[in-house]
Amino acid sequence: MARAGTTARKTRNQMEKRQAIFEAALDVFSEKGLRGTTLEQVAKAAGLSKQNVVYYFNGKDQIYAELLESLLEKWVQPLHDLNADGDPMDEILTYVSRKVQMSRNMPRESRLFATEILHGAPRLGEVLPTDLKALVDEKAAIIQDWMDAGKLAPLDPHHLIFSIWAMTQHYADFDVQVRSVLGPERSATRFEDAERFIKDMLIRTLRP
Amino acid sequence: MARAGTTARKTRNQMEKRQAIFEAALDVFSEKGLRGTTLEQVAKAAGLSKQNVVYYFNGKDQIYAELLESLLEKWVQPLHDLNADGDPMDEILTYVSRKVQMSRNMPRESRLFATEILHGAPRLGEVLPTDLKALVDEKAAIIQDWMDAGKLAPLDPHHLIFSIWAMTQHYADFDVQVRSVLGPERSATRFEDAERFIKDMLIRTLRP
DNA sequence: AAAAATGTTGACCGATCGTGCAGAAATCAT
DNA sequence: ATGATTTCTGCACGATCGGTCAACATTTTT
Repeated sequence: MARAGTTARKTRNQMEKRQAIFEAALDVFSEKGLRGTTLEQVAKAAGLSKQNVVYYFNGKDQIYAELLESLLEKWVQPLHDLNADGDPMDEILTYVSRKVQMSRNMPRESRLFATEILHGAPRLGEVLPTDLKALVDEKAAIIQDWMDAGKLAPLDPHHLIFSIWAMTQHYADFDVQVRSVLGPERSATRFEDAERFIKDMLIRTLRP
Repeated sequence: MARAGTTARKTRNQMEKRQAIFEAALDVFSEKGLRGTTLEQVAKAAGLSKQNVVYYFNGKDQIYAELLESLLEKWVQPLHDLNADGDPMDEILTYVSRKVQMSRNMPRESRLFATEILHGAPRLGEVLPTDLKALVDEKAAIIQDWMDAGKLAPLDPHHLIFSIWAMTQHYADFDVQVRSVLGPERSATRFEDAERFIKDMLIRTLRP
């Protein structure tokens, strides 16, 4: 009897299959949501049978939960890399760059988290007020220090971070709307344009 | 036999019941999403039986579709009110104010549209590239004129509008995250703080 | 008051979906 | 090769949900 459950990391085959299921699940969940997707859709996208998917995970909810957890660290990595010893404006602009890149290259992850938080984050409820809050508080303190040192214009660091999240992730989460409004031709350069715009905005705003 | 269907607007009672269902549906749909909510949840929230809800509408999808449509005009009203003859900075800051107010007072509507667009906007697919694009293009042209006249710093008007959408709606759509990160005490003033922050940012950015 | 229209409910059906389970099939260890 | 372990599938159960229909109740109209 095989238990390909939560804690057991076993053979290479298991890892590959689990990864294939993760990949398929990310595709379907980010597009249809948790309740909107069926196990068979995930299974088909992964090239497996429905029961076989259940064999590697123990159910739909577990796939979703583990998927979310496995993406969390990668998702907050850019903020984690914000370096107190770097040049303030450079650090923030680099952060914006990475966030725009993530909206461009990882829109499914962005939409997955967006949907989850939008619906009350029942599966992230513990990590938000602890881990994420701690991380944001830490980085906000760094930014506050920069402002106190006169290297940046004084603004609320928390809301600054929120605004960067909002503006950058907007281009992943609301991509349909962005493309509809911009039209086909202008949509082609939307990420470059967005990055330039957001950076311009932050430079003007944060210049002491 | 009564047909309380799409086009028929009849008695006062019908209007009231339909409105009660709309109100209940907005509650549940914005929290659980379309596929995540059952007819009985809507019915219970409206104080009616499931079959009775079907009597006034013709199904779950129709409630959702009509609800979305009925909220659309109200949702884009602030942008529609952006006045070419007003003072440029005032007009934009007023727009921000109204958008923040909507995030505070109409978070369910915000989340409803956010979820819909996030999932590809299958029920708005026609109106986005036509009506919304026309509206945004019109207002972007106005802003562009202001910039050309030297009344505002030159920036891409479309992305300026996107950034305002993103920053303001963020406080409704991701409220759970915002409150988790800010903590209980700072959460109390999150909307006032956000409005002040966004306005400061835009003043610094748009000042010629 | 009678009749007609409107409103409401109980019973139920068909479809879908998640999940469990026995056993077949394939792979691996010895 | 043979037995053990892992991988996969066929079958089917139970639950949920959207929607139907007929009957019943209420309100409105004449």
